[in-house]
Amino acid sequence: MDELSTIFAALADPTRRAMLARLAAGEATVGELAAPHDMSLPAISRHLKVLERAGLVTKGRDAQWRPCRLETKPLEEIDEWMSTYRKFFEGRLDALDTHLNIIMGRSAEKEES
Amino acid sequence: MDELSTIFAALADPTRRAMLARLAAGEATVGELAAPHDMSLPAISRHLKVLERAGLVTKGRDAQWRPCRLETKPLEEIDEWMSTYRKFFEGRLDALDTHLNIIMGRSAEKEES
DNA sequence: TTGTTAATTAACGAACGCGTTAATTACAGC
DNA sequence: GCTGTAATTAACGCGTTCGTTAATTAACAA
Repeated sequence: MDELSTIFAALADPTRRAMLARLAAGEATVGELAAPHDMSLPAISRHLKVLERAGLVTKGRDAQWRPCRLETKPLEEIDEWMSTYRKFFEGRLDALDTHLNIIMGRSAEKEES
Repeated sequence: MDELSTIFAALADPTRRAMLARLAAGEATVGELAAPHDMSLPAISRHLKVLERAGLVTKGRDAQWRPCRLETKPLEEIDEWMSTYRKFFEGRLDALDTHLNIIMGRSAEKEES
């Protein structure tokens, strides 16, 4: 499986996205990541492995704990991929506004109603 | 399956991303979308259905052809989701640059080498 | 050593994703 | 009507994903 697909697939799960959101607030152990979820620890461990394989998370070692950290490189790659399409929706509302203004005989500039 | 997961899952396939890239260049029929891929038409049709269910593509009707169009709303939602994390990597290089400049006793401002 | 906590691995079953080929629907043109 | 083209649906096999529970590894602590 290619890199981008692996990253997108890793993000295609609400549990895993919640774990990323938690890690965005700072490091956390596997147990801390598991706590909010009504799910067995092995299931969480597996989700973490998916995130690791996508490069979204790295694990450290502190005695029997594995402090997990958010890695942003994969997110940057997603962002880069998105940039191709961003021009399609950035300014789309402006275009609609312009169109509405044209057919209503108004200027495209802002004005009070 | 939740909306965001459906979108991410739809993007987690190189064939489907290639179809989106093709559609970014303009409308295309199912056959035109299939042409570049060494894959059966039913497989392509299924990929298209995945993209449709994610809201990334809409199909029209022109006789026996189905002109497909790129829809950007799901991409906007991805972009919105990304915005939470963008602050983690935007300016990261700047921060590294600043750090390097500090330990090397230089100003953080640009200067010729 | 013994016991406890943190986390992973093993083994299993249910569900899904992805590809194929064959059959089917829908439309155009003679 | 009949034929050809565009596209979908049906049926099947295969591999992966996702959850579970039970067993295992690793590290601390009495």
